Amino acid sequence: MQIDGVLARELRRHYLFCALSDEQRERLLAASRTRRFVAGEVLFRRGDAARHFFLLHNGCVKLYRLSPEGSEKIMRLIRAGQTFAESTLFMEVPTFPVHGEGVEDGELVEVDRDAFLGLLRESFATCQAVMAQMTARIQGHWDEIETLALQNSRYRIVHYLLGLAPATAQGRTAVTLPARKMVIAAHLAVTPETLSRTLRALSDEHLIEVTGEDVMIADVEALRRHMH
Amino acid sequence: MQIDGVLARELRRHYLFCALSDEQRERLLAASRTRRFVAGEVLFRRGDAARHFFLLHNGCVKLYRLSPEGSEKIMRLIRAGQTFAESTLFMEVPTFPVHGEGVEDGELVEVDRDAFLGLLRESFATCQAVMAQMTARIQGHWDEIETLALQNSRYRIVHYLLGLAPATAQGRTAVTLPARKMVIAAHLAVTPETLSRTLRALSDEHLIEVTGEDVMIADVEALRRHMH
DNA sequence: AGCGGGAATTGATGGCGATCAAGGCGCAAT
DNA sequence: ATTGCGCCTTGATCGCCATCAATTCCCGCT
Repeated sequence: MQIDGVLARELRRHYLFCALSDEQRERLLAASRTRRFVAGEVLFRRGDAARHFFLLHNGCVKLYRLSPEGSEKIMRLIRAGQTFAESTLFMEVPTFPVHGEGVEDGELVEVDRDAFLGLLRESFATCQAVMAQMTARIQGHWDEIETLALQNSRYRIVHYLLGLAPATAQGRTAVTLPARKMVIAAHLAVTPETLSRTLRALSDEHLIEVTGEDVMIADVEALRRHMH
Repeated sequence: MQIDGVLARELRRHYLFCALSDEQRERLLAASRTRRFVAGEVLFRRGDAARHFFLLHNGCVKLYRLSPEGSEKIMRLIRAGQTFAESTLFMEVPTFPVHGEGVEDGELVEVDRDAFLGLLRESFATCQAVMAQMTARIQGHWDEIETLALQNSRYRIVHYLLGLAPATAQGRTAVTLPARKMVIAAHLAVTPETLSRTLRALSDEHLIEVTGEDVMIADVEALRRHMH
């Protein structure tokens, strides 16, 4: 399989694994396996025992929770090159804290939990990488909690659009929604209707132009100012 | 100062430090110092450079963010024995991601960041403790994001009351609000008015009885069922 | 080209919780 | 005891956003 070579290269580039020696990476690969999935396929359910964490090779995955009434809040949208479910590594009883499901067909690597934990013991640099990763995740959570608690839906949507643009972007900038609008809405904790209406309102104010899944931000700075 | 002996004992008991040797703990104490604060005192501002993280010895501290309009969302209420701001440990440019302010007079330990990072290198067990701690924090964030996104204010308040009771509690159970109602409200992302009204509604339904800061839960199971 | 079905849009309505405002209560200081 | 000052409570109103409902759009399929 060609994929092994690709994988080895991908691992070497990835944050969490780049501090490992080639020998260590090979050991890890030996204890891992790749898996294909299709859109809509359930990868794991909240509460399932976790013996792996994951590296998404390509495609798109959503991590989400459901309310008792059935509405869905997407906690994270995973894109190629990202790892997820690492937080199960250090649980006493490792179980997935969210549901995981394919959004677009793809392939992922199931990284064996115990094998990785063993490597951590040998590589302080990798420990640091894991902790830095978790720190970044925690930062993101603070931000999300803040916007959910303090800001209205319009702010969240504008904030999200701006987040899609490169940090250095200025002036007229094109961004592409990374998934269907329903999915984005579930991510932003609004209904599809509200997302649609807000995008229309922003269009009417000539702040953006929406064409399918492509959004042209007329002026990044103007939009940033507009939030406050 | 008597406090040093107390501190040494407290460190030994604490999660993050218990895996250290006595010699390591002493080194850490040497690089740390205790500090008193009063209610309302600003401990640090969001964006300040972080050279320490903290262990609260006694008193109460709030970590919070402010919206542009000035409303406050309390991200965490810290109680005696808890550490906070550890997430600055692994930032490239360590800055506090939230404001920190005393809610009740107290004392805290400022643990030197570099000293602790040095110890981590020597103690894999302590690395594990840090990672487990962060994992628990992440879990809590998922839960908070979920309740903010999917649940109404009544649910959040009931959930919070139940969280104050011991996990094993059954039947009639007394709990005490850990701070003034304004503070609780800012923690739950509701206004004081809404908190007050909701507590009254729950009282009218004979689910709880409120006396000042003491809340008697008439029947824990009934209240749990009531949420769904 | 025509069909079918899910996604997206648009409109009408209602409810939850914020806001504004006023009054009551507890408590410390004089 | 009385004053003053926050905190908490209660009431009235308003606005945002969810909900329900009806098209329309988009795209794959035959």
